Amino acid sequence: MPSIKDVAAAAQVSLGTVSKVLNDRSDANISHATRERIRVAALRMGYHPSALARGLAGKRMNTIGVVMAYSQHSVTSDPYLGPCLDGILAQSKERQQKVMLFLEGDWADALNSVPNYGEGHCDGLLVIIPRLNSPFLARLRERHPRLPFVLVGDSREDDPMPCVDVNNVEAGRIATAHLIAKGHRRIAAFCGNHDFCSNYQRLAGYRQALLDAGIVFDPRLVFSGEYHPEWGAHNAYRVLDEFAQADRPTAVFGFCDAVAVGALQGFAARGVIVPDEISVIGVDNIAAAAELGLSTMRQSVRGIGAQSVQTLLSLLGDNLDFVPRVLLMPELCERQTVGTGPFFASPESFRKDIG
Amino acid sequence: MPSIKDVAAAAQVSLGTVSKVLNDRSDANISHATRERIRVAALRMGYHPSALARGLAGKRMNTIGVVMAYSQHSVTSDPYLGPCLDGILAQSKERQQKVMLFLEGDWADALNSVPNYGEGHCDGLLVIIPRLNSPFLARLRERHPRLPFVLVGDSREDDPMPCVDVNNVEAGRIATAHLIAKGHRRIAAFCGNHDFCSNYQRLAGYRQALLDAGIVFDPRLVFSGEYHPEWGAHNAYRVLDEFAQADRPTAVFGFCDAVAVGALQGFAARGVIVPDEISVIGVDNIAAAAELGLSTMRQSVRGIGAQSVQTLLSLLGDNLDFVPRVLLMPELCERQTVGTGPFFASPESFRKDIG
DNA sequence: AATCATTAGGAAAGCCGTTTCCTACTTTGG
DNA sequence: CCAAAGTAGGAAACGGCTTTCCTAATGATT
Repeated sequence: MPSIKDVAAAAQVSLGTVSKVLNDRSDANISHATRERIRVAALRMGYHPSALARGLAGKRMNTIGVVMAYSQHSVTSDPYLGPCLDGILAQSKERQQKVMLFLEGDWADALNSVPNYGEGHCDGLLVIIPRLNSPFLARLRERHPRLPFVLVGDSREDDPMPCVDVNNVEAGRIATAHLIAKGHRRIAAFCGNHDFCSNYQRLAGYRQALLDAGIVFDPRLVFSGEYHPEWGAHNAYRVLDEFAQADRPTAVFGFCDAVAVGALQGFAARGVIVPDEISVIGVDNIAAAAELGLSTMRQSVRGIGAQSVQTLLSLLGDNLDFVPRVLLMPELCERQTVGTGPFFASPESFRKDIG
Repeated sequence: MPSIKDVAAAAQVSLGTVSKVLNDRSDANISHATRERIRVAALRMGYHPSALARGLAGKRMNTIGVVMAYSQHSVTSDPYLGPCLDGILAQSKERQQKVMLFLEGDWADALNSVPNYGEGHCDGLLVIIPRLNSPFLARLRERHPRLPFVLVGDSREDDPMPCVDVNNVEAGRIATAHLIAKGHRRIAAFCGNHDFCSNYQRLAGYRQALLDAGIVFDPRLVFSGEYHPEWGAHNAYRVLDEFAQADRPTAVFGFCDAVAVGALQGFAARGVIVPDEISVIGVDNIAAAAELGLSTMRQSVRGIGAQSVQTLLSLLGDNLDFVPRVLLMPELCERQTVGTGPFFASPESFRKDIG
């Protein structure tokens, strides 16, 4: 492996001069002839600078770290982590950044790994959906105050930090507004995990849509749970069991597709026809949604991953004096699980309400 | 960020001493009291050594690089790359190795990136299924003769280098022997890409099985193609069109499941019933195989990924004086696409023939 | 008491770049 | 013709850690 010293010797200049030339430093006065001599020597020897030495001297490593917690023992088949990683990898390649993967068992595990993140490999970090209740981010900032990071798939509002996420409030609002426009008034909300901010934001969107339509919010229609099909089925049974026929919700808003799919299964198990007897909408547009014809909110997780690289790089490049928060807009994806409700008026009013 | 110098100052020793203590060097004579003093100081300051500086000083980075070429714009959903990466990540985590991902557009692209691999980040490389016809490996060895690497999912024999792969010869032999044992004698081989060694090895296994059974190899039964469903369908049509009924193969060995699935589709399109009129077997056991009931050879790609990490680490640790070649054994996975052929004798002979 | 072996730890070189500060030498202007 | 300014490049410090080679001081040996 030739070092800069070898190049300097070959070109008969000092090694500092080589550095200046190869880094195209315009403030250095080096004659054209010398520049060429150095370039030729470097090329001939196949010289490539050591990232380690550069990094040690305070330059960028052109490496971004990706922190994620294991999901059911496969990262690549996870409906979020997989596409997100794809987007990150593609965009990193584009921007000539190397990618270092920090795969943690869970966020408690990640907490112990925090010291590793500061070893110097990475210029910045992409943190994929950390749990709200984990002290991970606090620890990260405490131990590595100089290490920039971007939250991916998490746009918590209590404590503003750089993040890239889908606009979950809008996702909740649009999904709910869609159900309302279709003539539904009693709409159940099947919530997800408490330690993801998306859950609160989708709920806020749900309430906003009700407010916009002048529908009084009924806490009885909000069901707690987790982002898991079983909770969808469980809550579907509750909807059927706990309400009188007249009082029963005519639509369900599942806070994620997994929950919505679970709800679909729950209703099917009880012989309740979707969308004739009850409508269901989800969020995420996972593969299963397309297969089952589930109406949902489409979001490009791959796009979020790609965007997060951009955001991190801008954070590293310019010393931004603001905290970038990028919220991508989700799109309504109509399929076959939303039917008209008892208050459905006309196709015209329908469009108007979504606004 | 506290450096080793800060720890030395706090513990009132020289920085060399700190290094010796924190690295548990037994050859250094440091009193127990001093050792403790240094450890406490380091712990209290939250000291964590810079990997950059360590690496520059010639120590291991505890980082392994993974080189792979993009597949149809998604790594994580690729049936090989995804599980393989999963295995690599899990095992790396286990062995406390960081992972650096080098995602290349294709192998020509990878060729240009070769200089980057020697920047010092990685102690060694995992190269995932490089193309046989790419000069990538030659270039890699030429530019970085000191950088160890393990071939993953490729066990070329012309030029022995460390590799981890499934035993493709056995995969081909067992699949073919299974068809023979089921009473087939005329077995078509639907080959895959010429630039993967697995293709030649599976063919060798196919021929070995024929030889073992005393069946004369008929070159007309070998169909060229690529690892792609379209070639499976294409060759299925050829089988139906180019052979007289009496002469027609009664079974097809698809060199990968994609091809076998294509063959299934081709036969279905012509109204030929599988397995009644013709049998089909594949290799890989992809998800679609299970869905379609395709008999195939099961291989754990995840296991290959995990094993490759082990192999690389042993390569790094001990200075092995041999070239490790790990070939994992595939397993026959019987489903519904293989029926009995015209020469099927009895269940007893059946077991015997597989050997 | 003089010599030798241990023990405990320090000093400094080395890894490979970057960057700042200097020193000559060449122009240019007055 | 001399001073000021510009040009070309070198010297050396620095970043953080490892490692080899030394130097004292202590303890054991004859």
